[in-house]
Parts: sequence; C-alpha cells; structure tokens
Amino acid sequence: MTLDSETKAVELPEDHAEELRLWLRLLTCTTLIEGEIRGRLRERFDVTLPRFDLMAQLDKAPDGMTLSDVSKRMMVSNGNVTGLVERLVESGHLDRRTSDTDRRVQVIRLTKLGRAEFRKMATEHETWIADIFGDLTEKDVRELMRLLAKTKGSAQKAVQRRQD
Amino acid sequence: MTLDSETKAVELPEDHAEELRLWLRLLTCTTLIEGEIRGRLRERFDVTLPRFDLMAQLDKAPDGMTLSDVSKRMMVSNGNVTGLVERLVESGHLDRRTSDTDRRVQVIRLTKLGRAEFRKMATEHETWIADIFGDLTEKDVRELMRLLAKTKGSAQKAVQRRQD
DNA sequence: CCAAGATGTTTTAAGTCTAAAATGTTTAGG
DNA sequence: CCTAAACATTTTAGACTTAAAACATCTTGG
Repeated sequence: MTLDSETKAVELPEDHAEELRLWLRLLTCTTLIEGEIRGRLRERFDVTLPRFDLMAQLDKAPDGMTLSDVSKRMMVSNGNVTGLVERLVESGHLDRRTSDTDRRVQVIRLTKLGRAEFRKMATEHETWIADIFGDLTEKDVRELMRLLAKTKGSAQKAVQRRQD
Repeated sequence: MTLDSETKAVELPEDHAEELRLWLRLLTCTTLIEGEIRGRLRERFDVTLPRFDLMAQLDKAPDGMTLSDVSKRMMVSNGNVTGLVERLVESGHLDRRTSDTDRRVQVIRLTKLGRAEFRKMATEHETWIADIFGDLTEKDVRELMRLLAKTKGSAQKAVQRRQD
C-alpha cells in the first residue's frame, strides 16, 4: 500500500488550486486598477490608457524609439503599435520619421505638444497610483516588489521553456 | 527654517515613485502571464482567453448566471458580454434563455459540449499555471495572496472614493 | 556579387472592449 | 392605476488587440 501510493504519487494529478487562486487574484487586482486608471484618464484628460502608456514609453526616450522597441516594451503586437502611432501622429502628439541608416525602421518621438500634455497627465497619474496603493505600508510595497520580481522571473522561464 | 520646511512639507509634491514602480511591475507580471496563457489556449485548443474566462465563470454556476452577473464577475462591460455570449451560443458551447420570472433577464449556462470542452481545457490550464508560478515557494504564494488581498482592498476603497 | 534568411513594419481579418445611447421590463410611490 | 425611476440588456461607434500574411529592406555566407 505504502509503496503503491508512493509510486503513484509521481503521476497523480497534483493540486495546484493555490497557484490558480493566486493567478486569479493577481488578475483581479490588475483589472481593477487598470479600469480605475482608464476611467480617470478618460474623465480628466479624454485620453485612452494605451495612448498614455505609449507616450510614457517615449517620455523616457528623448531620442525616440523604433516601433519594434515600443512593441517589445509594451508587450503588444507590432500591428497594434502601428495603429496607435498613426492616431497619435494624427493628433499631433507624436513625430514619426524613417531612420537615416535603415529604411525599414521608423523612429517615433514625442512632439513638444505631446511631451507637455504627457507631463501634465503623468503628474496627476502618479497621485492616483499613490491613492490606489495607499493602504500598503513601505514594507508591503518592498515585499510585493520582491515577490513580483520572483514571479516575473518564474513566468519568463516558463515562456522560455515553451519556446524550445 | 525647520518650521518653514515642516509647513511646506504638506503641500510639497510627495514622492510616489515606489508605488508607480510597483504598479508597473504588477502590470508587467499580469501581461506576461496573460499573454502566455492566451498563446497556449490558442495553440492547444484554438480558443480565445475571454471565451475561456467566460466558460470558467459558468462552470462554477451549474444553474446558470445572468449576463449582469457575468459582467460584474469578469469586470467587463455589459455590451462586451453580449457579444461574447452570442459567439459562444453560435458555436454550441452556451445555452441562453430568457428568465421565467423576469423578462429583462437572460440566463446562460454551459451546454453539455461546452462543459466537456471546458473541463478538458481547465485541467491543462491548471498545469500551465503551476508551471508559470513554479519558482514560488508555498510561503511565497501565501504571502503574495495576502499582499494582493490588501492591494485589492486598497484599490476598491480608492474606486469608492472617486464615485462619491 | 547575390540568393537566402533575418529583420522591421504594415496590412488583413476577426475578435475584444468601452462608453454612451437606446430599448424593453419591472418596481414603487402617489 | 400609472408614471417615474430603476434595472437588464442590446445597440452603436469607435478604439484596441491579436495572429498571420504580405511587403520592404538589410545582412551574410558562398
């Protein structure tokens, strides 16, 4: 009996209910916060979250970025970026030009208008985040950062494994 | 001088860079995992993540749910659910009927086919999650659950405050 | 050089998603 | 009763999103 159950144990379906609950909770948190930020951005600045996110990437890169860079950073598809950029160029927030050294590459950067508008939004955005995470102590934040870093590493390895 | 800086401190822009970084890390984790699950669902079962999520909600409710219930649980708009349900009824995974007691209400539930297919997917899905979170110890999982619960509570309060 | 292959972007087709307005139904107060 | 408010859902218009195919341009080994 003991031998049997030990032998079987390897093949028996293991219980991963806790990990599943963790994933659902992580997803709930993100969806909740994302929805709140989306609503405030629309209400306050009449801008969508993807546009804000894209501008945030560009704000960190004064010399501009290629579409591929943006796509990787934002973890969205190439085609997605193409459309977003189109609309942001149209509205005068972005400048887009073909690279001098590689004619495949499109370099985009914030226009003066785009940067000014983004900075206004970013300031307020930061206070919203502070409000949303307001109940967490400094220690909570540190601990969450650590555990999420570990989670990210674990997930990246899983992605790697599948791609082999 | 001391008085001045103390007086000013209240109005000075506080530094919330840490919370911002936490939010970005949370978002990165979720996006990364969500993308991986989406890809595996498509590759293995040719199903989209929203469809899987909707079926997961219904699997937990043998007596069916109303569209509003689903919308609240999934934290998506009503119109979104209408479209999703349409396609899942079309493909034979869902059954939809008007409530006997309230003709405004639509009750949906999994068909036999829908339930069977979901169960197969769910089993595999759970192993993917276990794989993705594989580096976390039991203690990590417990601690993350706790901190995310606190985060969720904090965010919900912020949502509440805005709605007043 | 020059044909593969790699790389960067766009296009396509279909699905997902939202906010807001419209529609249909129920509930309650007068 | 009957109308105003509340509620559940659908519709609408537009934006976002993906995967995959198509297109354009570079890079490189022979």
